[in-house]
Amino acid sequence: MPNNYSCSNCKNSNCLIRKHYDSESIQSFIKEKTAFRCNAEQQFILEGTPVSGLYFIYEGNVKVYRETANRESQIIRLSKDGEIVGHRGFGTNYKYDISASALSDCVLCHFPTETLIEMLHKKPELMFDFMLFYADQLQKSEANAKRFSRMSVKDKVINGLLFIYHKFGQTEGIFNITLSRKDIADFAGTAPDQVARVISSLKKEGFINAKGRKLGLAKPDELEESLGEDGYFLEG
DNA sequence: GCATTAATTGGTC
DNA sequence: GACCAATTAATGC
Repeated sequence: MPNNYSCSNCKNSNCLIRKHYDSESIQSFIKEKTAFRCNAEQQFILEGTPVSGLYFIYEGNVKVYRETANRESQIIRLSKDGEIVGHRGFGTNYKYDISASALSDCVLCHFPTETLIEMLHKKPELMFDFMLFYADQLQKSEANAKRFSRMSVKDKVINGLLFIYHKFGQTEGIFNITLSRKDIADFAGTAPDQVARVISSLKKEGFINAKGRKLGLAKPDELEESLGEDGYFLEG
Protein backbone atom coordinates (compact mmCIF):
# COMPACT_ATOMS: atom_id res chain seq x y z
CA MET A 1 0.00 0.00 0.00
CA PRO A 2 1.38 3.37 -1.03
CA ASN A 3 0.23 5.15 2.11
CA ASN A 4 0.36 4.41 5.81
CA TYR A 5 -3.29 3.49 6.21
CA SER A 6 -2.43 -0.13 6.65
CA CYS A 7 -4.25 -2.47 8.97
CA SER A 8 -1.17 -2.77 11.15
CA ASN A 9 -1.35 0.94 11.92
CA CYS A 10 -5.09 0.86 12.45
CA LYS A 11 -6.35 1.67 15.92
CA ASN A 12 -9.95 0.66 15.35
CA SER A 13 -10.38 -2.32 17.63
CA ASN A 14 -13.98 -2.64 16.49
CA CYS A 15 -13.01 -3.26 12.87
CA LEU A 16 -13.71 -6.85 11.87
CA ILE A 17 -10.81 -6.96 9.45
CA ARG A 18 -8.46 -5.43 11.95
CA LYS A 19 -9.48 -8.08 14.45
CA HIS A 20 -8.30 -10.88 12.19
CA TYR A 21 -5.57 -9.25 10.24
CA ASP A 22 -2.73 -11.15 11.97
CA SER A 23 -4.01 -14.34 10.47
CA GLU A 24 -1.61 -15.73 7.88
CA SER A 25 -4.40 -17.11 5.76
CA ILE A 26 -5.86 -13.77 4.82
CA GLN A 27 -2.71 -11.72 4.30
CA SER A 28 -2.89 -11.93 0.55
CA PHE A 29 -6.45 -10.64 0.57
CA ILE A 30 -5.69 -7.75 2.85
CA LYS A 31 -3.14 -6.59 0.33
CA GLU A 32 -6.00 -5.97 -2.07
CA LYS A 33 -7.49 -3.39 0.19
CA THR A 34 -7.32 0.18 -1.00
CA ALA A 35 -7.41 3.14 1.34
CA PHE A 36 -8.23 6.65 0.23
CA ARG A 37 -9.03 10.04 1.62
CA CYS A 38 -12.45 11.52 1.35
CA ASN A 39 -13.09 15.17 2.11
CA ALA A 40 -15.99 16.43 4.15
CA GLU A 41 -19.22 16.64 2.17
CA GLN A 42 -17.86 14.30 -0.47
CA GLN A 43 -20.10 11.46 -1.54
CA PHE A 44 -18.53 8.05 -1.99
CA ILE A 45 -21.51 5.82 -2.55
CA LEU A 46 -24.25 6.83 -4.94
CA GLU A 47 -27.56 5.07 -4.78
CA GLY A 48 -28.25 3.03 -7.88
CA THR A 49 -24.59 2.56 -8.68
CA PRO A 50 -23.15 -0.96 -9.11
CA VAL A 51 -21.84 -2.51 -5.91
CA SER A 52 -18.07 -2.50 -5.91
CA GLY A 53 -17.41 -3.90 -2.49
CA LEU A 54 -17.43 -2.92 1.14
CA TYR A 55 -16.14 0.19 2.82
CA PHE A 56 -14.61 0.42 6.27
CA ILE A 57 -14.13 3.74 7.96
CA TYR A 58 -10.52 4.08 8.97
CA GLU A 59 -11.05 7.54 10.33
CA GLY A 60 -13.89 10.08 10.32
CA ASN A 61 -17.66 10.31 10.37
CA VAL A 62 -20.02 9.29 7.64
CA LYS A 63 -23.73 9.42 6.90
CA VAL A 64 -25.67 6.75 5.06
CA TYR A 65 -28.88 7.97 3.53
CA ARG A 66 -31.52 7.54 0.90
CA GLU A 67 -33.04 10.20 -1.26
CA THR A 68 -36.72 10.21 -2.09
CA ALA A 69 -38.29 11.47 -5.30
CA ASN A 70 -38.87 15.06 -4.19
CA ARG A 71 -35.27 15.49 -3.11
CA GLU A 72 -36.02 14.82 0.52
CA SER A 73 -33.49 12.68 2.25
CA GLN A 74 -33.55 10.25 5.09
CA ILE A 75 -30.45 9.49 7.08
CA ILE A 76 -30.35 5.80 7.80
CA ARG A 77 -27.19 5.58 9.84
CA LEU A 78 -24.43 7.74 11.20
CA SER A 79 -21.16 5.88 11.30
CA LYS A 80 -17.72 6.42 12.70
CA ASP A 81 -14.25 4.90 12.86
CA GLY A 82 -14.04 1.17 12.41
CA GLU A 83 -17.57 0.74 11.09
CA ILE A 84 -18.73 -0.85 7.88
CA VAL A 85 -20.51 1.04 5.13
CA GLY A 86 -22.22 -0.44 2.11
CA HIS A 87 -22.92 -3.82 3.66
CA ARG A 88 -26.54 -3.87 2.56
CA GLY A 89 -25.52 -4.26 -1.04
CA PHE A 90 -22.84 -6.81 -0.36
CA GLY A 91 -23.26 -10.27 -1.83
CA THR A 92 -26.75 -10.19 -3.25
CA ASN A 93 -27.52 -6.74 -4.60
CA TYR A 94 -26.22 -5.59 -7.90
CA LYS A 95 -26.72 -1.96 -7.04
CA TYR A 96 -26.34 0.07 -3.89
CA ASP A 97 -29.68 0.99 -2.41
CA ILE A 98 -28.22 3.79 -0.32
CA SER A 99 -25.90 6.75 -0.71
CA ALA A 100 -23.06 7.63 1.62
CA SER A 101 -21.19 10.88 2.21
CA ALA A 102 -18.41 12.01 4.49
CA LEU A 103 -19.41 14.32 7.32
CA SER A 104 -15.81 15.10 8.12
CA ASP A 105 -12.55 14.51 6.33
CA CYS A 106 -12.28 10.75 6.26
CA VAL A 107 -10.01 7.90 5.39
CA LEU A 108 -11.87 4.96 3.92
CA CYS A 109 -10.78 1.40 3.26
CA HIS A 110 -12.33 -0.51 0.43
CA PHE A 111 -12.43 -4.23 -0.28
CA PRO A 112 -13.67 -5.47 -3.64
CA THR A 113 -16.59 -7.87 -3.37
CA GLU A 114 -14.73 -10.89 -4.75
CA THR A 115 -11.77 -10.39 -2.47
CA LEU A 116 -13.97 -10.23 0.55
CA ILE A 117 -15.98 -13.28 -0.43
CA GLU A 118 -12.83 -15.34 -0.88
CA MET A 119 -11.48 -14.04 2.36
CA LEU A 120 -14.64 -14.98 4.23
CA HIS A 121 -14.42 -18.51 2.87
CA LYS A 122 -10.82 -18.75 3.87
CA LYS A 123 -11.34 -17.57 7.40
CA PRO A 124 -14.43 -19.00 9.14
CA GLU A 125 -13.89 -16.85 12.22
CA LEU A 126 -14.17 -13.77 10.07
CA MET A 127 -17.27 -15.17 8.43
CA PHE A 128 -18.79 -15.76 11.83
CA ASP A 129 -18.08 -12.22 12.96
CA PHE A 130 -19.73 -10.94 9.83
CA MET A 131 -22.76 -13.05 10.54
CA LEU A 132 -23.02 -11.61 14.02
CA PHE A 133 -22.65 -8.16 12.58
CA TYR A 134 -25.49 -8.67 10.15
CA ALA A 135 -27.74 -10.16 12.80
CA ASP A 136 -27.05 -7.21 15.02
CA GLN A 137 -27.80 -4.76 12.23
CA LEU A 138 -31.09 -6.46 11.54
CA GLN A 139 -32.12 -6.26 15.13
CA LYS A 140 -31.23 -2.61 15.32
CA SER A 141 -33.03 -1.72 12.19
CA GLU A 142 -36.16 -3.30 13.59
CA ALA A 143 -35.82 -1.38 16.81
CA ASN A 144 -35.33 1.68 14.65
CA ALA A 145 -38.55 1.16 12.76
CA LYS A 146 -40.40 1.05 16.05
CA ARG A 147 -39.08 4.41 17.02
CA PHE A 148 -40.32 6.12 13.92
CA SER A 149 -43.94 5.41 14.39
CA ARG A 150 -45.90 7.14 17.13
CA MET A 151 -43.44 9.59 18.55
CA SER A 152 -43.92 13.34 18.73
CA VAL A 153 -41.62 15.57 16.74
CA LYS A 154 -40.06 16.86 19.90
CA ASP A 155 -39.31 13.35 21.12
CA LYS A 156 -37.87 12.37 17.76
CA VAL A 157 -35.47 15.26 17.88
CA ILE A 158 -34.51 14.69 21.51
CA ASN A 159 -34.04 11.04 20.72
CA GLY A 160 -31.79 11.91 17.82
CA LEU A 161 -29.72 14.27 19.91
CA LEU A 162 -29.33 11.67 22.64
CA PHE A 163 -28.28 9.13 20.08
CA ILE A 164 -25.63 11.47 18.72
CA TYR A 165 -24.47 12.19 22.23
CA HIS A 166 -24.11 8.52 23.10
CA LYS A 167 -22.49 7.42 19.89
CA PHE A 168 -20.09 10.26 19.23
CA GLY A 169 -19.69 11.80 22.64
CA GLN A 170 -18.77 15.40 23.22
CA THR A 171 -15.80 17.48 24.29
CA GLU A 172 -16.25 20.68 26.24
CA GLY A 173 -19.97 20.25 25.98
CA ILE A 174 -20.04 20.06 22.17
CA PHE A 175 -20.69 16.99 20.04
CA ASN A 176 -17.69 15.34 18.44
CA ILE A 177 -19.45 15.37 15.12
CA THR A 178 -20.54 18.19 12.88
CA LEU A 179 -24.12 17.97 11.74
CA SER A 180 -26.24 20.62 10.11
CA ARG A 181 -29.82 21.17 11.28
CA LYS A 182 -30.86 19.54 8.06
CA ASP A 183 -28.81 16.45 8.87
CA ILE A 184 -30.41 16.29 12.29
CA ALA A 185 -33.81 16.71 10.69
CA ASP A 186 -33.13 14.00 8.13
CA PHE A 187 -31.96 11.73 10.88
CA ALA A 188 -34.87 12.42 13.21
CA GLY A 189 -37.41 12.23 10.41
CA THR A 190 -38.60 15.83 10.46
CA ALA A 191 -37.97 19.18 8.84
CA PRO A 192 -35.12 21.55 9.69
CA ASP A 193 -37.45 24.24 10.97
CA GLN A 194 -39.05 21.82 13.38
CA VAL A 195 -35.60 20.88 14.61
CA ALA A 196 -34.79 24.54 15.12
CA ARG A 197 -37.92 24.99 17.20
CA VAL A 198 -37.22 22.04 19.43
CA ILE A 199 -33.62 23.12 19.84
CA SER A 200 -34.52 26.67 20.77
CA SER A 201 -37.00 25.49 23.36
CA LEU A 202 -34.43 23.09 24.78
CA LYS A 203 -31.95 25.94 24.89
CA LYS A 204 -34.35 27.98 26.99
CA GLU A 205 -34.73 25.05 29.35
CA GLY A 206 -30.95 24.82 29.61
CA PHE A 207 -30.54 21.38 28.09
CA ILE A 208 -28.38 22.48 25.19
CA ASN A 209 -24.95 24.01 24.76
CA ALA A 210 -24.22 25.91 21.58
CA LYS A 211 -21.06 27.24 20.02
CA GLY A 212 -21.97 28.85 16.77
CA ARG A 213 -23.71 26.18 14.78
CA LYS A 214 -22.35 23.40 16.87
CA LEU A 215 -24.38 21.78 19.58
CA GLY A 216 -23.99 19.70 22.65
CA LEU A 217 -26.06 18.49 25.55
CA ALA A 218 -25.83 20.20 28.89
CA LYS A 219 -27.87 17.75 30.93
CA PRO A 220 -28.05 14.52 28.96
CA ASP A 221 -29.22 12.42 31.88
CA GLU A 222 -32.11 14.69 32.71
CA LEU A 223 -33.00 14.96 29.06
CA GLU A 224 -33.06 11.22 28.80
CA GLU A 225 -35.38 10.99 31.75
CA SER A 226 -37.68 13.51 30.17
CA LEU A 227 -38.41 11.03 27.43
CA GLY A 228 -41.08 8.57 28.31
CA GLU A 229 -40.62 4.91 29.07
CA ASP A 230 -40.32 3.66 25.52
CA GLY A 231 -38.77 6.81 24.18
CA TYR A 232 -35.10 6.23 24.08
CA PHE A 233 -33.37 3.64 22.01
CA LEU A 234 -29.79 2.79 21.29
CA GLU A 235 -28.68 1.66 17.90
CA GLY A 236 -25.24 1.21 16.43
C1' DG B 1 -14.98 42.84 5.84
C1' DC B 2 -18.23 41.17 2.61
C1' DA B 3 -20.89 37.74 0.22
C1' DT B 4 -22.91 33.41 0.62
C1' DT B 5 -25.38 30.03 3.00
C1' DA B 6 -27.57 28.18 7.02
C1' DA B 7 -30.50 28.92 11.12
C1' DT B 8 -34.31 30.94 13.26
C1' DT B 9 -38.74 32.93 13.81
C1' DG B 10 -43.31 34.10 12.58
C1' DG B 11 -47.32 33.40 10.04
C1' DT B 12 -50.92 30.53 7.37
C1' DC B 13 -53.37 26.66 6.32
C1' DG C 1 -47.53 19.76 12.32
C1' DA C 2 -46.26 20.91 7.41
C1' DC C 3 -44.99 24.54 4.41
C1' DC C 4 -43.41 29.15 3.11
C1' DA C 5 -41.28 33.68 3.65
C1' DA C 6 -38.58 37.08 5.97
C1' DT C 7 -35.12 38.14 9.08
C1' DT C 8 -30.87 37.24 11.39
C1' DA C 9 -26.73 34.85 12.38
C1' DA C 10 -22.53 32.18 11.06
C1' DT C 11 -19.08 30.91 7.99
C1' DG C 12 -15.89 30.92 3.98
C1' DC C 13 -13.19 33.66 1.09
